[in-house]
Amino acid sequence: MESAILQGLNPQQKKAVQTVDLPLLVIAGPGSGKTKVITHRIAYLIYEKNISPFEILGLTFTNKAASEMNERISGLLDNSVAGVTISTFHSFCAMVLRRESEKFGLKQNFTIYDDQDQLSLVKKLVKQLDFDVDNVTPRSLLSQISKAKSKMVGWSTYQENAGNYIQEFTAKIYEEYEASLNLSSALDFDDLLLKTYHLFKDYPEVVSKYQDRFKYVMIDEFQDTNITQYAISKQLSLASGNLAVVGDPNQSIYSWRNADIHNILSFHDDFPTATVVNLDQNYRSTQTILETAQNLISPNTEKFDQKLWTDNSKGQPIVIGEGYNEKEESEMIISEINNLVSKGEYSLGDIAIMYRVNSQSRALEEKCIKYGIKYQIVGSLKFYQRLEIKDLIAFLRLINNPDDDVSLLRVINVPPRGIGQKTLSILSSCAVDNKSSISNVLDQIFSGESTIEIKDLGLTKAAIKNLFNFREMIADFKGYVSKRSLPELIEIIFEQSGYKNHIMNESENFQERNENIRELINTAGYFSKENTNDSLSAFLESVSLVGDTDNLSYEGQKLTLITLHQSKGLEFPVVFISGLEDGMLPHIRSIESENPSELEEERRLCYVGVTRAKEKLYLLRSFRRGFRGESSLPSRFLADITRSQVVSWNFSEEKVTQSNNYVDYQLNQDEYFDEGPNYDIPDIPEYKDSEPVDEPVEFNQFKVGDKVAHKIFGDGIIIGCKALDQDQELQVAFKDGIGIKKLLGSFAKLEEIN
DNA sequence: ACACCAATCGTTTTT
DNA sequence: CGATTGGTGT
Repeated sequence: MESAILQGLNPQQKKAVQTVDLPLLVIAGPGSGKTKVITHRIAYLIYEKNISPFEILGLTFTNKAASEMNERISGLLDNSVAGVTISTFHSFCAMVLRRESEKFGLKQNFTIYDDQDQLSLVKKLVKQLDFDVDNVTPRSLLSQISKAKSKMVGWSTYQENAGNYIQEFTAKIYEEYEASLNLSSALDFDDLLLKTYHLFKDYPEVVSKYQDRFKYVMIDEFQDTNITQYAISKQLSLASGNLAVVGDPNQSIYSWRNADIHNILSFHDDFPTATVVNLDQNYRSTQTILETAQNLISPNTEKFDQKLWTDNSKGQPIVIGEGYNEKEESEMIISEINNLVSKGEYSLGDIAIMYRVNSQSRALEEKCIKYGIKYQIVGSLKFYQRLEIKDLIAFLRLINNPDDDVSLLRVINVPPRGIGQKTLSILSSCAVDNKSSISNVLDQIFSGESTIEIKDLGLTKAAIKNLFNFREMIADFKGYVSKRSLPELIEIIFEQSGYKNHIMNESENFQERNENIRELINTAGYFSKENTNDSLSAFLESVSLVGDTDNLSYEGQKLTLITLHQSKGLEFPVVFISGLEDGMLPHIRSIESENPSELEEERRLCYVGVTRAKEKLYLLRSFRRGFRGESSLPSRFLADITRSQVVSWNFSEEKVTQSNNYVDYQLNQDEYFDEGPNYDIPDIPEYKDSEPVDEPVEFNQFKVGDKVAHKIFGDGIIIGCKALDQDQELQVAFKDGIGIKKLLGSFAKLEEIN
């Protein structure tokens, strides 16, 4: 009699669930029941193998995935066997580090610096070192540092290998950056992983404690792990040999955050005894969508050889549409959604619009408002990134960890209290000289037993007084920590710091900002109720690591607007992907990059989007995009979609001819007429040109968008136009692989054609 | 020290 | 086109 846990699983899924006591690699194609396998495997371990839930550790990449898995497990298991640890890498590491901090001289109340904090620290260091070079921005420095850290390259090694002036400077910043974090008792996201790795490496008794506790380690979205995360996974599972990893190389889309696709691609080389399971049956999408996805991904070189299949029906063809510009593209999308919904075919909750960059949501939003369509934008303006929230959190951090200089500098003069740049630069350099934090400098100055001579610093009387008051204020706040609840504490800070008055007088959107603060206070209230450890430090950690809770609400029928990156792991009956243009998807940076793997990643990103769709897929692009109305070429990815599976969606005669020929030149002509559509062509809605589109700007003779013929190059289209004195410089995209040429209007003898 | 205005710049994805 | 920086005047 087969275990109930295995019922309803296909053979591969069963194999994955039943493989215990061996390294396991599960290649989980999109829609192949990955989460089902993970949750059933956990149930199998507990019920069939009598393994204690406490010995099971599941590591995920995002909070969303962690909480979803937790829910699925508790649905599958009864609550009496709760105790399985499901956590993100980062919060798991933070937990370990808090617990073990005293072992290696890390203060238990360490602060976690997010991206913004890191950046402001780097900016400060760049200023201090007085270095200014073009193309070396604080952002690029930070990204170099983070890249090094996620490969476990320390600053001294980085320095030794520096091959040029810029790298040497980067190394110097890296060194200072690390020193600052250290002084501030702060860890960045990379440190959470890195310090855990070093802790495990340097303290065998610590790592064996965790190895002993977690005998069964399972990692989800393994294609998104970086070198350090992989190293930690190995450390944890070294004793037991039970490392199970699940992922899909084709959905590796986070290399910019230093995820390394080779972790999954060469897992089997690392663990030759590993069982490899290939989940290749797709339960999600129609055949047409699945085939489109496969055609899309197949040009990639870095991939696992996997041929997906499905029992699902052929379904409807893919709809490829083109709008004249961003406005019109949005109009098409939203009016089509309006149609689908009013015909009763789908509800808003069934539909998602996906895009490459967040800024694309704006045009869509406007049309939603116009049509009165309810929508939700996933994770655009993050709650904890808002100014007023960051400020109040900075107060809390400073109270929790006085050495946190980034937070101190953030709030020391917010609201303005007469502590200006001059004063701060004196304090900063004094802190550098004394190798201490700024709080420490202030303590020295005001404690009387100072080794620092106040007179020598050159601070004004007013500044000294203001600094004294600030220090007193923070000390007062600290006094409340043990006496008041978390929400009360925030309330007190909000009012007594003068922040409330400040935003009341300052900003016209006081209402909104005040509501945000209320929400923060509410969140703190929930946190206190739900967590046994409701210390300030624990709250701040959850704020940094958990971030926005339940961004995506499934209650209420709303259209979902989401970036392609964030769409991973989700599915919708109807998916629109907007902006399929070269420069947008693939993004311009990947096209210009000398590293071809970046282009492969863009392709995977598109693949992720396509495979979210269950029934209907629309691929949209704009003929002109951007604020300068530059013309964009169709995405090169469109050329890899079989034409027989596509219906084109156009909406006005003139524009059809204009754009369609153009698309043809990009798309694979051979396949175009091979076989006619095998499908009933769905009702493509009449597009009503209800809103006039932007008039193209007139130039001397030609304008962007004009179709032209050239004696030698043949037919082309104007994609760029620069007015010169008595003439114009034209950028023309020609058909038949000739490509883009720059021409002088008077010389080129172009003829306008229709 | 601070507020306001102008100019510039640089355009991705986020635990 | 938007946000951030820089300079000015109070």
